Amino acid sequence: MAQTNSSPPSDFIREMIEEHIRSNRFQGRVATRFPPEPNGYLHVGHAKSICLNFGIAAQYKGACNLRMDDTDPSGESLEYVESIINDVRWLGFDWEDRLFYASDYFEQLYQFAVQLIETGKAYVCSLSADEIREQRGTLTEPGKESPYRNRSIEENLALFAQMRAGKFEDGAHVLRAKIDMVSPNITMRDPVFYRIKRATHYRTGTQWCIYPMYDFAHCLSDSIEKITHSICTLEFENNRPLYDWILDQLNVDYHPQQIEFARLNLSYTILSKRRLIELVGREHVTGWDDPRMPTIAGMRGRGYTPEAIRNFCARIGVAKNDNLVDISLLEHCVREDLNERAPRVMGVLRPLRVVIDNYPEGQVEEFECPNRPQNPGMGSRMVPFSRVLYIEQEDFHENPPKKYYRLGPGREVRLRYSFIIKCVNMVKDKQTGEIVEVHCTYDPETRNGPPSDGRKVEGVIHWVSANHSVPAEVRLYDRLFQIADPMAKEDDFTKYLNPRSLETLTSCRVESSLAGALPGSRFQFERLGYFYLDPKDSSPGKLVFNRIVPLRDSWAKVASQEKK
RNA sequence: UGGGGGAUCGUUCAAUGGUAGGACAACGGACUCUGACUCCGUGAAUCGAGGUUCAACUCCUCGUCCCCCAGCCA
Repeated sequence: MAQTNSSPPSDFIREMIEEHIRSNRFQGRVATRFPPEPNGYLHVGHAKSICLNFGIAAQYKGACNLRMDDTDPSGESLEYVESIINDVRWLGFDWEDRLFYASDYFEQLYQFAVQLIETGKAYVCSLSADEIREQRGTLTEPGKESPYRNRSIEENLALFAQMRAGKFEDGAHVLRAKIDMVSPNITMRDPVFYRIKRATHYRTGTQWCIYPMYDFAHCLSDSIEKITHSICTLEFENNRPLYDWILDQLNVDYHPQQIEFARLNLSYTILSKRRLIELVGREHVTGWDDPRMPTIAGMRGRGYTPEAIRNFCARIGVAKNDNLVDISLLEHCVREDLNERAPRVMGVLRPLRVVIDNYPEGQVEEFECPNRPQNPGMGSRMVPFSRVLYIEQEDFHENPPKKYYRLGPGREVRLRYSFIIKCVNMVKDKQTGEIVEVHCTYDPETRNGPPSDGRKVEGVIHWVSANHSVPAEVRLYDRLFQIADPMAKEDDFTKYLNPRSLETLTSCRVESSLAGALPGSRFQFERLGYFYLDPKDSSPGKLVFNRIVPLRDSWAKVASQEKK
């Protein structure tokens, strides 16, 4: 059962697992689980956990379960369950027939609670929520024992049965563990295990009016599923003694090991479910799947690939340090993946009309353009050329800045895969002074190579033929926040939302080959970035592209430094 | 502050008493019909003070700073 491959463990969790395998702690078994609560969409922080849990299971020939941790009906819904299932599968993981629900264990959990009462380890407490809070003590003061702590087992049993039977109002009683009100670990001060809550559960409906708390349900669910390693985030470290206490009192036959790791934080975004819900609720974004969101659904809609996300998760590592991972690493992983697989095309985002004065009116010729120059196996397509073209507005400057080697008055530039052209004139709008058209001449002998007189033309720009290109809408996405760590600020985090996180361009022109492109496919628009043909918003005759990530742009750096 | 965790290049992860290393970011260069990609190179860190040792990121002592816990949320 233990793997034979001798590659060293890559993190402290795998190290511990290998130690358990050596010592035969779980008979060599490895079983993990990913246990989301279906009260929101999964984000890239969850992706880290998914990759960890499923990755470990695969590596050690074990299995990873998908379990909905649905013990609090308020906020949970089928919509979220479906999104979670969809997202984990899209990421590339398979739980086979092991989709479980904590709510399926409600009856078993109830029986475990009864056992605890029978052995005098739990009691029904009739204090109000406020009173319980007051008597819990503080960080520095011990708590006080509840006056209901010493009720008889019979009375507790009867009361608990009545709680289940719906005899009491919400909040009238709770079931608490009888542990230690003066424990320095506040988690151990007689924690609540069951509360009365008349809420319709999306799966069990009104069958129950009492629901188990996380601490009680989670360890037992793990035990029921015979999980060996229950991997969770750092904030549950204080809860581990309780996790172990419950399983010890109940003398269950399976006692998993809880291991905690540091959750992912990503710069220029937020990964707190609560805050994400707020962004959706306050309509700062269009929904959970808004392409600016760090949710799996958002990244999918943006055009990120599962491979890129998985690779990112592998690279950030697993440790116990608080961290704020640079989002440029995620962007790097996306580019790295797309560089290999995205075919190159040309598209002009902000068109500037170019007339080639010495090119015959009505003439059209085609250039064969490789879909990926570095990989001839990806084929090529024909791109039409004619007298009137569009180039990018920013590829022309009337007064070119230093180190700029694109088009300007009297300057020459290479049209990608086409001729060298020279700017001979420009037309300005009489009112605004804005350049609306540029006139050039082309050099026919440069069609297949450099000019014979040896002159150097450094600039290469992309272009499309005015008459042959097709219109497109392009959405330029940028970072959601303007500062690296919006959560570190005391005030309202929405203050730091990036007002330019979305720019929609509606008069873009893309090469004709894109007219029949498959929705959901990804392209590199040469010199610009990677783009995703949005399958939700595109329709026959209407192309809508999302910018997945821009290309690295060293000119932007030069330009901004020249300005200083 | 009672308890629980954590401190290593700008960021992140490693080094498990024996040359502090990788990745991202930054910077410089080569290449280039993508200012992309690729390649080469540069700078950059052990929280502090003591101690043990031939040798300390690692072990010991004392500090400092950061995170988590006072939901009938997870």
